[in-house]
Amino acid sequence: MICHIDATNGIPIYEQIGRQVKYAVANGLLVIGEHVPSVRELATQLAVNPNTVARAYRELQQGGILVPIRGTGLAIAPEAPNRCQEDRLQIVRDRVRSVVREAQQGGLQREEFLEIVHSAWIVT
Amino acid sequence: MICHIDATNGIPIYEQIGRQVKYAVANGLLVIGEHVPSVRELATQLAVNPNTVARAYRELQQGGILVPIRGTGLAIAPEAPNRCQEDRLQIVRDRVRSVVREAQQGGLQREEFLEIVHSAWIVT
Amino acid sequence: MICHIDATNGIPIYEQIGRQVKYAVANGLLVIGEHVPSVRELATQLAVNPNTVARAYRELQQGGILVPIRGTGLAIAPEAPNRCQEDRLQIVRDRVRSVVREAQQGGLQREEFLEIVHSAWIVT
Amino acid sequence: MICHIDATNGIPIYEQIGRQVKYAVANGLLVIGEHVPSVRELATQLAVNPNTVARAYRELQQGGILVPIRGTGLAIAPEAPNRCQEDRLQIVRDRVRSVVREAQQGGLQREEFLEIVHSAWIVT
DNA sequence: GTGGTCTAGACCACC
DNA sequence: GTGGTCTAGACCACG
Repeated sequence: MICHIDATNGIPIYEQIGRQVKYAVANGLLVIGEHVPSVRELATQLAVNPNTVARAYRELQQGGILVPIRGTGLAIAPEAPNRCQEDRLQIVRDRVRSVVREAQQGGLQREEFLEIVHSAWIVT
Repeated sequence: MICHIDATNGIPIYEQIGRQVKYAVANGLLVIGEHVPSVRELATQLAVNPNTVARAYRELQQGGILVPIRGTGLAIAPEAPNRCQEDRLQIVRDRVRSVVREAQQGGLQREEFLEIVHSAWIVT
Repeated sequence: MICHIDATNGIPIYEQIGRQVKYAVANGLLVIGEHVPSVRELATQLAVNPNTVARAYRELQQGGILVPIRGTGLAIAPEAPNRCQEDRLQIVRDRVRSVVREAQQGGLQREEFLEIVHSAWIVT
Repeated sequence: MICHIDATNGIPIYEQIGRQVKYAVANGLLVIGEHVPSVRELATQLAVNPNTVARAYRELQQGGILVPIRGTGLAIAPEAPNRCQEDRLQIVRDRVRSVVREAQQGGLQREEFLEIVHSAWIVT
């Protein structure tokens, strides 16, 4: 599993890790029952503290994305794909709703806003 | 001037105040030379710490939106409308770019994303 | 708020803290909008590490029991009493279900089990 | 002998195995002198690490439930039935005492608690 | 002052 | 080897 961490964008690292796992599941890069890298392994790979990875994994467990398999690590839960599919849409939807609200508070017209969205998609 | 503050949405209160002032200027609700409420007045009105309002105003001064008028408080600067117009576009553009990046990381297709944007605009 | 921590019963300290808060809300000792002790304050009071309290509070936030009030700490959420009422029943129900299952696996008769329950309640 | 292992319920697997053996003895499914399955056999049957079964058997020997028969494996000890009878009561009693304590901390009334117990017994 | 995040390192149970 | 828990201490943003 490949993970891109940006330590300067304000989003906590554990949250970025959690999202990357969800995205990987949603995109089929991680399948049900597959083990995620161990806490220590991913921590060294990303050059972050094991506790940071552990926190990400803990929250994924609470969210039903990962299940602990005694002694062998953490694996993708059966219900994970559905939830990840839903979660990634929810994350985007929430952020879109928030920025739309701000744009409307700012008095932008619908067309101005859509223009910004289009150019942002192309640019990135 | 009317201000909506949400103490639980993650955006710093001083930042929310600053944006609201900018939006009011951009939308013509505050015109060049008009006084903004005093720090103490706005603070009591919003039930917020005066330091918070002071910080918002300080940053607005640094941004050239407000100018101090000796003995009478702070007023909208002559160059404010242009800057506010630009600032609100910049704020929205930044946030849009960020959410677009996340959507692409999440594997969303362009059409899915635009669909979310459209429904968000309508719903709100 | 009074909290009894037992460092030897296997239940993580942060979990015990979380439950005690829920019980206090369910029993009306903490009311909606009331602030809980600050992380540092409760940590020194219980002689545990601030991070342990912080983790308990974080999970209470995720559970909708606490809400952060910017700059002033954490307060009991409006929906907390209902959830705590429900949660404490759920905690007890889960544990009861689990011990009942074990008793049945162990071949105990209904009356034997009820006898144990009665004596346990009286004794404590 | 039939054994139900749940790798996700928090109770150590070796402990679950040990209890299942005790329950089987207490319920007369295993009689004095009867051989238990070999470590390797039970391990493959339960899809569990042989070390785990070995640990369970070792603790059962220390508890006087199993005795080694030279060259042929482990068998139910003569004093096993009495001890298993007692052990299963002790296990249940301990767990009941613990859950009762929690219920009382949580402010539950005696009747509420008994109601939960009754419904749990019926449901299961 | 508040909580949030991260790092570092220790200890434990389990397999 | 695995994850879980706890401690200790630093830094940051916010008010």
